[in-house]
Amino acid sequence: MSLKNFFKELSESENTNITMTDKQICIISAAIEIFSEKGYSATTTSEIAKKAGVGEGTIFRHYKTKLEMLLAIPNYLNKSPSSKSHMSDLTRIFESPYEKFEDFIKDVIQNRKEFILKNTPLIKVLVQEVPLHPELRDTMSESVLFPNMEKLIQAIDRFKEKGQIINIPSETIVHLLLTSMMGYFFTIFIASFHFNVDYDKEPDYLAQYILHGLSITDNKIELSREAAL
Amino acid sequence: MSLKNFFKELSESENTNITMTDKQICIISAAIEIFSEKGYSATTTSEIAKKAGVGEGTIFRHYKTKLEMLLAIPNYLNKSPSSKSHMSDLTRIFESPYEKFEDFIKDVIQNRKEFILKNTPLIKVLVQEVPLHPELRDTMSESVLFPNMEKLIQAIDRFKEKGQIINIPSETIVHLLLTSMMGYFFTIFIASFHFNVDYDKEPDYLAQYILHGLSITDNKIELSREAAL
DNA sequence: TCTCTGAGTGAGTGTTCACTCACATAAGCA
DNA sequence: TGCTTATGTGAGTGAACACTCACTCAGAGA
Repeated sequence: MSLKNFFKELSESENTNITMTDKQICIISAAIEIFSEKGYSATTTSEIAKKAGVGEGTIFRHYKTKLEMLLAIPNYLNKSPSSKSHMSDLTRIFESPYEKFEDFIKDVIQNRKEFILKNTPLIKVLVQEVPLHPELRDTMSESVLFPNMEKLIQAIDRFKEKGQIINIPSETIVHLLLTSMMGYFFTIFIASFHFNVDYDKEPDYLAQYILHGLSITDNKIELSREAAL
Repeated sequence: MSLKNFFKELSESENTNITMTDKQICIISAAIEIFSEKGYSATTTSEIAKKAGVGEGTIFRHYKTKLEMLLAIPNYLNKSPSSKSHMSDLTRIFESPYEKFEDFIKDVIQNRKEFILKNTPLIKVLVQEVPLHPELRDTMSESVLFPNMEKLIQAIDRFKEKGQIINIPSETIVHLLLTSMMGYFFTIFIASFHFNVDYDKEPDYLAQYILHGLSITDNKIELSREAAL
């Protein structure tokens, strides 16, 4: 079971001061699994205990309340070794002096795609619960989507200066990037919409699409009337 | 209160056979309001009754169970006059022989944007609950995002034949469009991410972005290695 | 006027919930 | 070995839940 491995890795890592007993690993991975299937609110603690193979009291020995379990998830995500390595890779991408925007955006997408695939159930819970628990919102944008936002904006500014991407506000570009990736992620992983498409190729079409979307082309497009006022 | 007006309009419309008493209107609009704030599962029927200003028993006179209230929402959305008019407008857009893809995509976005703004709380509930209640999924893609999908694909095929948009599978293009719009909608309306951007201009940037993203440009982009296999 | 019907009601009901607690066992240490 | 602390447990608990039901009442029809 990969979720258990995730927490085993997390517990055994030397860089984090998180130590967990076997039971505790069972509890949190069972919780995440059921949360992602039924939602936080509809999940009962007895159900978690049963799936984890522990007594119900054991849950409350480690987490004072059920809510505390949910709010602990971002913390685990942030401290996991795989997350940390993806994050530092991403920072390196943001800081590197890429020649072409194309290479930059492909590396960013590849990085986020790998990260999301490695932590799907965890992230699914976060995405699902973020509208109902605003406390989770900051973690979402800071650690799942674009950690190190300022560096990203600086990178985008550099590409704008080079004349490689369209001259609209950098915050807007970040929003469009985030929008595309969120939407892509939401439709496939969260809402499970089914499209008759090749899901292996799809992320590369996405890259191509974003790349086109922000590149400067010959056919200039006027903004519609209402945007002008 | 606009939600109450929505249902009053719905009830008084001649084309729908939906008749609702004042109390019933209060109940369903209170329910949708609380569902959108706290989520379906965390909302109690007594809370709905209190907000609607009715006795708790009255709720169960109109809806056998709490779940029935949730599942009734798509039905109301589909039968509302404003929804019907937006939907027939959209079908007309799909069928019209647009010269330029640019005009086409702008009209599509404008149509969906107006529809979403007119029905925000209702749609918010649907988006929020769709991962947990697969029954809602079909309604989402059929009535909220892209009703009349086949006609949309035919329209896209026409633009591809004219050489106005890139030659990737039409289903993929639909997915990218849906992805952009879903993501855009999710970040702003559902998850309430805050960006330091001009939200009036934002939809037009989105249009521009999508337009660019699908247009054929001089700088051809190679798909990355892994997509090729 | 009387009767019938359907909307409206809120105290009541059985169940389930998150959480507690007294106790059991294991682990660490002198 | 004995003492202390950490971990594990499941029966138990009060609160809260979705839902019921016996009842009221207003309005329509005769």
